Order: sequence, then C-alpha cells, then structure tokens
Amino acid sequence: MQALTIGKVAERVGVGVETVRFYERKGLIKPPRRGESGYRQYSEDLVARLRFIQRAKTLGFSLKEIGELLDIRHDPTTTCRDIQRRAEVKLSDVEEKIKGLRRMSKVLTKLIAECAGDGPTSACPILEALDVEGEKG
Amino acid sequence: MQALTIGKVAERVGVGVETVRFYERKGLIKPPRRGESGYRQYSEDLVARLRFIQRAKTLGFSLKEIGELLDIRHDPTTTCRDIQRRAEVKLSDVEEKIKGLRRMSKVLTKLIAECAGDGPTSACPILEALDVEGEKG
DNA sequence: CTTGACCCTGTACCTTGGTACAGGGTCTAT
DNA sequence: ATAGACCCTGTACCAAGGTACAGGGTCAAG
Repeated sequence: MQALTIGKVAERVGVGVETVRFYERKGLIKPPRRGESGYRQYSEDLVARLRFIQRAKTLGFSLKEIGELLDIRHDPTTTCRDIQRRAEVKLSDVEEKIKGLRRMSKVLTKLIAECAGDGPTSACPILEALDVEGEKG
Repeated sequence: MQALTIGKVAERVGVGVETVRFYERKGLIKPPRRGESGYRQYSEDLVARLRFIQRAKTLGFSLKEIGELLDIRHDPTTTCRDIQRRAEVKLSDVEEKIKGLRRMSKVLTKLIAECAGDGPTSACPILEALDVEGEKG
C-alpha cells in the first residue's frame, strides 16, 4: 500500500492540510513516520480516524471528547460500557437541548399569533420562554 | 426597591461581574444608571434578563442570537409586524436547531442500543459505526 | 480613620477549532 | 533544469465568549 501525503489524506477526508496538522498537534492523531524529505507518510487507517473525528463532531462531541473516545478505544482495560456511557451522557445533553428549544418554539409561535391578533404583549415576552426550570412545560 | 450592585446581580445569576460588564459591552444588556460614585445600579429585571441569557446559551444560541431574541418585543420604535417578522425568523432558526439535534439523538440512541456494553472496546459497535462514513443513513 | 471588600476603566490573556501566512525545501512533469 | 504544485516549521491571526490583571476610586465595619 502506497503511503499517502498529507494533501491526499486531507482531500480524501474533505478537510484542509492545516486541519490534519492541527489534529496532530492536539494529539488526536499520532505523528506519522516521515520520508527522506521529511514529508508525513500516512496509511489508510488515518483516513478512517479522521472520518471518525468528523463524524463524532457532527454528533456534538468536542475535540477533547473525541480524543478521549479514541484513547479509550486503544486502552485494553476499558470496555464497551465506557463508550456507551459517554454516548448516553451526550444523548441526555441533546435531549435537554431539544426540550428547551421546544419551549422557545412555543413562545415564539405564541408571540407571532398574539401579534397578529393585536393581543396584549408584556414588556419582554420572550423572557418567559426560558423561565425557571420546571415552572411550566 | 433597592438598586443592586453589579456584584449582587452577578452572584444571583451565578456569573462573574466581568461577565455582566462583558454583556453590557456586547449590547445584550443596556448600560444601567450610575450612582454618585459611578457604580452601576441594577433592578431585578436585569437578573431575569441575565438568567434568560444563561439558559439560551445552554440551548446553543450565540450571544448575537440571544440579543436578537431579546429584541423581539414592543417598544416605541417597533411595530407589530416587525416583531412578527423577527419572531418568524427566529422560529425557523429554532426549528432548524431542533432538527439537527433530533438527528444526533437518533444516531446516538441507535448506537447505544446496539452496544451491549459488555464487549471490549475493540469490538464496540459505537466506535465501529463512527468509523464508517454515513453507513447509508 | 483605617482596612478590606467592593467598584471603576482599560487592556491583556485564555480556550476552541481552526485558517493564513512567511520563508523555506521537495517533487514532478515538461 | 526549471516552473508549479506540493510539503515543512513556525508564528500570527480569526471569532466567540469570556477571565484576569493593573491601577485606580468607594463604601461600610470596627
């Protein structure tokens, strides 16, 4: 298998070469071996790893969290359960956000309707949207 | 009602005084009146506004977006139609955010279900799923 | 009336997740 | 052998959203 240059890797994954080097600096990918010229030589594995990073990002994981996922994976003392728990934490974050946004959506919808109907408007009705937790769905 | 100092306000909301001043600079809260000494004098209203800002942040709104949300209200210079239009813009933002989060939720839920939790990380379906791109989804 | 906690302005710095040079060296096609 | 595309390191920069001084003034308790 041919070694890939950083440009090829970046192109395949759809990121800039700077981003690949940035991930290396951040420890998300390990420094690859170098050719005579000092050029980085990557294998296909790295492409997979980079895709993993991109995909995890879209699920709301920060680079730090992604780094942890990748570390866990290569740590023989951890189990699948560790990964699962992290996914669960992330899921509950996401569910919380959805709830809050639904409240916001309701208030905005109401605002639009009231406005159309010439209804009374409080000084700053939007503030009610996120009023104290649990104090009304 | 006693005027609140910036420290009292910050304490009540659970942010630093620097943050309150930062929001003032960013236009999220308006410059309050000042006492003889030049100290800022706040009313309870400001506490509510700051709490809104904090909650909206956890929902993924940027400070800029939060400023726009807070602007959706009646004042002498805005018409009902104005409010309606701005509320509609924000409503569609909110719906978009919900959609994105639901996609994340779905993927995470599926991954968590597929993972029995008892295997080694080397065979974790969550990690495997993150490896492949898209997987026809 | 002093001490310490608080406030003021202004500026510098931090983190996250990159992006953009500058000033080189290398590789490849012609 | 030379142009142009690529690679290298290093540093600076960007936006967002703060956080931390420095160097002052003020307020309230003992």
